[in-house]
Amino acid sequence: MEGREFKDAMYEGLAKMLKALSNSARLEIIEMLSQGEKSVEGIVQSTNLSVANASQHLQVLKNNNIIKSRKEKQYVFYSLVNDDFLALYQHIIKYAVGEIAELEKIMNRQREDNKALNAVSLDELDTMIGDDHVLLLDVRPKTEFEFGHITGAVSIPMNELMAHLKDFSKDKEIIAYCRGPFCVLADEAVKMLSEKGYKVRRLNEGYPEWKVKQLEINK
Amino acid sequence: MEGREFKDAMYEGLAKMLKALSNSARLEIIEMLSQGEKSVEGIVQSTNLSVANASQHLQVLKNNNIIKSRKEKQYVFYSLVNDDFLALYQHIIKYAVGEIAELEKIMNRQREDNKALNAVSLDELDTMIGDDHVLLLDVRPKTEFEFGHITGAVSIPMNELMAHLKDFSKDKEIIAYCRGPFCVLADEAVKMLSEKGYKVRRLNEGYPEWKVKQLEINK
DNA sequence: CAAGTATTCAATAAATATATTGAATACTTG
DNA sequence: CAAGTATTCAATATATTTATTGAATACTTG
Repeated sequence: MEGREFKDAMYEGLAKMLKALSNSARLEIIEMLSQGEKSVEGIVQSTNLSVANASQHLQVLKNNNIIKSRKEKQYVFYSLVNDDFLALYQHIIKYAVGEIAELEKIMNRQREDNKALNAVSLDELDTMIGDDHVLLLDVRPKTEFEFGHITGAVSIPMNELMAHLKDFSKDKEIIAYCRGPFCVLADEAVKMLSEKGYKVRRLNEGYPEWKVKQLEINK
Repeated sequence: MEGREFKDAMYEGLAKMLKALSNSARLEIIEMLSQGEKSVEGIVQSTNLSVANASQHLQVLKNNNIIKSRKEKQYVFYSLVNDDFLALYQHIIKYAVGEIAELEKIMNRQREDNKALNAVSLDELDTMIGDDHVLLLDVRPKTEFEFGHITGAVSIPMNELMAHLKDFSKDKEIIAYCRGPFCVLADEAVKMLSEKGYKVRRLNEGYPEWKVKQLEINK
């Protein structure tokens, strides 16, 4: 193989993988799958996609070694191919949110709207863990919590939150988290709880970011 | 802004940046620019692109905060926007080469063809630096060497290599490097020098990878 | 095995990305 | 300021990507 041929082949292969990532529907699917495996139906429920369209996007991701599938009964369950991809994906998001002014602006506007500007970072959270006055609240669906959660967190899915208000003490500082920086469940929880007079902030990141950080530490 | 609107805006923005990266011509431009700033003409010379086409691709990269430009006389010089992008780019390549079977195969075939399989890694290089019997050889064009190079390296651009053969001792172990894993200059140098009876291997990575590693260390 | 459900496939139209061509612009230098 | 050079712009044809639709397949369960 000549030099140019080789280069072209490598860049085309690389571009092909990046093309698979460069679509908003597929990025949302990736976020879903970083919370654990999901069936096609599961993905359709929390996106605006039709079943056929979701299936097509899943094929694209699968053909590019980003996700893998497993069949059980009638269902096909998809999941991220490995944690290395998760780390790469978070690196991309971190760069984009930090360097692309457009994205930074959208993010800040959202946070302002939700008074979520004084969010807690993962590093800050480290210093708070173990403190009796802090309650770490996971507001994702139960199945996602069961697949994995931040050590010490308590699971109260968003749709059950109202019913569990009585369980919280107004003395405690509540830190709510969900799927990641683009997930709005934690914002909703903060809004609801602060209206009721609780001390509450959101975590800037979500479960997958915490997980990748743990993997880094234990490497 | 509603939750779905926010999510869509973020994923679309992210997808837009990734679209800018998902084209082989633009990836090659990025590799060129990780060796230092280049004019449009400079880029055209080492790619298969027409001037107008290269210019268009450069606009796309610029509009997505991946590269920046500076004007001097008639020339416009482009360069990567910052080292954070360089680190992200290398992370993408590392994932792709390690996880995408197709790319791994192409890479291995190239290395076999060039008997470059026993390449030296950056980590190995660390243990060799300072050894009097090792000669670290930078075969990139002089201007790229001058912009930055691995500490202790000697610059002999590929096209001058033949004329400098007499400078090398056959007792020394020569390590040749160039722009990065997809660059074939080092492969050519290894081929040429080993045919003449020198002990020579290539560095698996190139100057930008060394640079990012240094930045990591000094962080 | 019939009925129901989950997923994929195939065909299509619309939207977007790409390379090419031939100007137009901007700048330098004699 | 005229001639030359580097870069960008605008228009176009082609290729690729995308969402939609309706059907086909695969599997489960009664």
